[in-house]
Amino acid sequence: MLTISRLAAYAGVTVRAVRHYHQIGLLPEPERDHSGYRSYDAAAVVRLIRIHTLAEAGVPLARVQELLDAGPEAFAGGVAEIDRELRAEIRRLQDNRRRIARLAAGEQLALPQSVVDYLDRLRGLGVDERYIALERDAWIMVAAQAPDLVDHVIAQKHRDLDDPDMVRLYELLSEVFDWRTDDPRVVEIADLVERRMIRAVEAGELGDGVDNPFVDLLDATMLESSPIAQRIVAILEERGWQGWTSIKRVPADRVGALTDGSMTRR
Amino acid sequence: MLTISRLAAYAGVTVRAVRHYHQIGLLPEPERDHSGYRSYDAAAVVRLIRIHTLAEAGVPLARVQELLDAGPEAFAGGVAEIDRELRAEIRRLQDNRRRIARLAAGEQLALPQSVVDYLDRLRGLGVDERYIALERDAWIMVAAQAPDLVDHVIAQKHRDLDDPDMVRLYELLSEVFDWRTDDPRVVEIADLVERRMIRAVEAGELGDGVDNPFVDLLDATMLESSPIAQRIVAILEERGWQGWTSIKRVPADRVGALTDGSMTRR
DNA sequence: CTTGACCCTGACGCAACGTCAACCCTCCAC
DNA sequence: GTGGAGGGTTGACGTTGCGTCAGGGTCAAG
Repeated sequence: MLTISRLAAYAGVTVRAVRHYHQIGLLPEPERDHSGYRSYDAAAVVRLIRIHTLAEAGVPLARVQELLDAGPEAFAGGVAEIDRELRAEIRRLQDNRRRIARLAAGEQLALPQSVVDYLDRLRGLGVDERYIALERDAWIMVAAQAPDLVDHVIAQKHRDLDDPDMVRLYELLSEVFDWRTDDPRVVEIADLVERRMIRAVEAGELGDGVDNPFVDLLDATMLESSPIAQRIVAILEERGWQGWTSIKRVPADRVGALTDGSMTRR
Repeated sequence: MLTISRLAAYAGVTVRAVRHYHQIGLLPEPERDHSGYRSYDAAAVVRLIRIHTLAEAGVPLARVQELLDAGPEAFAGGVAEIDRELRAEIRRLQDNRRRIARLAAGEQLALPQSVVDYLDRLRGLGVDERYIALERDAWIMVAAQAPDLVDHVIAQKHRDLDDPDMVRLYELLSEVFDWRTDDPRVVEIADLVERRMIRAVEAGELGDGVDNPFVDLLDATMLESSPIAQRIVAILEERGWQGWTSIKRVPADRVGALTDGSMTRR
């Protein structure tokens, strides 16, 4: 009675979709007319409309198959499950919207608000964008790696910034990209860092070094950023401090075993 | 520094995904070590986390490419557009949920509430499920074809059911599947239909036949449902009425030209 | 020396069709 | 009768974002 295009039109789908449903056995192949054309009846229209209704709702065709060939009780169960999946998917998309919104507003990508605020505070101190980019990238990694640690560590950072020594340190770090490698101010940087660490150790905040490959990765990033960074770390190592992201004391007898100790003065 | 699996772990993606991003040029291929292994640095981690964040939000990878390689203003614009798309998608899924909910509750599939109610009224009259299935399928097609006509036509059907003649008609139709082809009650059915049509014509409700292939399709379905249906329509044709879904008067001189007129009595 | 846990490339698979290509039918106008 | 428009047919490749082998090589440890 019906050609494939009229069948498709009645059900509101494309001809290609109908043929696809034939291929996967979702809609039975109908009789052919004398010239090989498929010839459909109304039952096909009804089945196709049902298929379309479910498929449009995002139900996978394999599941459509099951549902249509099942009894009413299995059908109801299947529909309930699909509803649950839809709810979950909607929630997922809404989460994504929130995240995307933060992307647009915040520090480019993938950063919690606390970090964005912290970086803004650095900007407020006049810190150079190149240094901020370094910090940002490090925080991106930290946020991906240990998201629930971030706010805690950021809070500590904020407290650090209440110390004028640290403000001075950031001033120096901010300029560091424009220095020559042998600029004497690297020593001031090392001094500031060391003073701060000594006070931290005295205060019992011995951040005894998370000592894991992730910290090594962060350190490596920092070292690669500039030869001056390497000098700073080298000076600190000579003085018995190891690392950067998570600095820790090194037993005195091992100092020197870890660094070539050749390019620093003092 | 990093092997591919550690890189992937840091960013929360699979190794296969990383290689895929290389293939499509989304993440640059890094250096290889002496044995041909890819060797990543922290910058790769950062880029990969960014990619992952966007991709997880449902952004197509091609678009991720554009966004990451664009300036902040283009980035913001792109993000805004993605947000619009997400909103649209969420709305779509919510529509689907509503439809799915009606599927579960209502008359199996793809029917508006008015039709479901109407079919329930038929059930209340004791109409056989086989007949109801026929009606349901017809309504599925009508609802897909002319959704805004449905409620109007259903309202008319409800008014019809206030007529005891129609109630009697449905009683008969309900049993029809168990009759032998030559059951005399088919004549009673024809009488009832004819009386109703005459009154309809007198009342000026000459539903002068939507006369289109869609109506033909509905009629064909009805005719195929049972040989008795064919007899009923044949009797009506002898008396000058044509069709079923949308019955109309046929000029007297053409009666008989349309039917073989051989199997009816009276 | 073997074993297990990595790494590599290449290639097919999936879901739900879209989109040619190359060819057949039918009808209608010229 | 012939050509063109507008149907239909099968076959096969393209899309998106990877999953999942297959068939190798590499590396550290027991």
